[in-house]
Amino acid sequence: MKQDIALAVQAACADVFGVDDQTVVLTRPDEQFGDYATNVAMRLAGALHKNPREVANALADKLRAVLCDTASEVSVAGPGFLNIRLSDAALARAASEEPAASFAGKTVLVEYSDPNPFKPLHAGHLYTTLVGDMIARLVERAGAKTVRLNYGGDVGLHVGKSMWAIVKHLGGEHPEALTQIAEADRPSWLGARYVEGNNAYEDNESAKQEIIAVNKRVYQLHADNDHTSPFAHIYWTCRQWSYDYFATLYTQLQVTPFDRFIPESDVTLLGVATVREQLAKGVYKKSGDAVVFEGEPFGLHTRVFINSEGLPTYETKDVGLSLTKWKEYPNFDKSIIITANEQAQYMQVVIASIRQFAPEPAEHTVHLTHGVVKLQGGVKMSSRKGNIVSALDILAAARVAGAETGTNPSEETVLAAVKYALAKNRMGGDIVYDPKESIALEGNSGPYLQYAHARARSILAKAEGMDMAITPDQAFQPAERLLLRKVAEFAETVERATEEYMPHYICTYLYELAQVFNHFYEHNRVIGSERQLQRLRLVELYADTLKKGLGLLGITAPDAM
RNA sequence: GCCCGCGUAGCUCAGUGGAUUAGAGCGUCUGGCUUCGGACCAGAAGGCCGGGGGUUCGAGCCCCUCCGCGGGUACCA
Repeated sequence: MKQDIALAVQAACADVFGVDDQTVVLTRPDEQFGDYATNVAMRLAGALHKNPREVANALADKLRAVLCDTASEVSVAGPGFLNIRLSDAALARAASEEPAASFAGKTVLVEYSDPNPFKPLHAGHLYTTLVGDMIARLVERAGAKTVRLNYGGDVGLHVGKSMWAIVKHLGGEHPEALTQIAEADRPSWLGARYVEGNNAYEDNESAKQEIIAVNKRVYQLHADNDHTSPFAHIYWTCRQWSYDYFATLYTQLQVTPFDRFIPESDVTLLGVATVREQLAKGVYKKSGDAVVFEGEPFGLHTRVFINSEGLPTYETKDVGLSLTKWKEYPNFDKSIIITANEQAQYMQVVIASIRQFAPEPAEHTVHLTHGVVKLQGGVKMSSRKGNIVSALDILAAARVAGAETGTNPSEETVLAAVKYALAKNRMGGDIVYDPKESIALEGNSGPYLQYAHARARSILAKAEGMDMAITPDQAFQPAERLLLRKVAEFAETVERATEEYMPHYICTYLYELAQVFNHFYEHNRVIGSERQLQRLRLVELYADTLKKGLGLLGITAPDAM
């Protein structure tokens, strides 16, 4: 609908003023002005050397004729805004319109979550997992063949640190000692080892040298495909513990399962080979014993791809990952990568370097970044000290807050609370997570929307068996029209969220939708009204829209709570 | 130092490619319930949109500059 009208306005500009290629932006004005508004007249006025209102009036005359089937009113207001009001029939059509399939036939890779084995899952992982799931749902709904990828560092310095501490803790390379660690304790035990290794690396020079040696052994273990030595046994066992621990979280969160886990060790060799090959071609440069990419000519900074020890850094592995994606999903249309903000400039350097020898995957890669999740009261967290907020801590905090309010929320409401709280802010900024606010049944929260949905369903249940057909000759009353108008914004909201990869637009919209409904419901009888049929149909449309929107966020919409 | 991002109500945040009168939730205050689930609704108070300059008919939004906060800045990512 919106698109059709924009095209009509564009055509009118061409017909009346001979202006082609005029980008028309339609906005949603205040209800009193109409359903859509545009400022084209004011933008055209300058170039045409005409009065904006004059331009607007000429366009309005044209549009009244062209849009006679969809618009009930085209008016000019203020300095020259064109306001368009939809006819009831057009509005009803718009309200049941599906969002456009803008990714139909396209392949979109979405990489998110990306936890590193041997390290704990912190609140940031929870955030990228949930938001990544939402973005994947958005592009999938838009018709994309979606591939959900999970990339994790099972090699690299952090593994060296952990393995160093693990071996030390086991009193040597004794894999059998691992059996003494209870299954439930494995994640925290591994987390503690990482903190030990990290502290030792920073504080103790001889430990640092040992860790560097252990790191090399881990790479060697992969090169040799060693699954039998005691060291390898410890490595593979602990790596599996990590993957089991990640799976626990994903199951709890009820996110869409990943299509593929790509451990770093799978892409390292390709990355190293590529960087060495491109070193010979001059893309990368030697700097001492290290191999770097000089970012300065691109307005970026220089980064090390292969360190002085001859080991690949994360940069090189990302090169390998990017080429692996292109090889295994050839000619993908989009590769979306979601990470924390701190990697924004890092990723620019990596992509700039890839662009020098593999322009296609580089051009089709989109890097989205998000902020840090802090708990209300915001204490600075440090993984080095081990006092991080873990992913599961956030869920636990929501449960505790729910219990404290006495509402005793179900697990699906706890999930709704956490998902919605993390999704409702524009991605990119830091999130201050307030468990109480997230679980609250009033205010802008997931549970509020679940309740709003359940409430509408209960009205419908009461009217079970009644004829739900709309009576076509009855015009909408103003209050009904307001609700219908809000429902009709669903399609364009989803389209925008998809286009910009911004799930929070959906949150804002759903909350507004629920408020508009509550307003309607407060002042208008549904069951028992003379207009019962139309109104039940409206309630159903509203409930369906709410449910669809929540579904895009990975939030369930129970019929009763 | 340089690069990137961010400063909107007491708090947490929306604010579309510039636009008609800056919005919401929480909190505070005032009203409305033997209810189609009041987990709601109606209303009030609370803003030099970090400061200053510029462009424009018009700037929270664009440009410049300063201040503050966060991140990055060669061998972690």
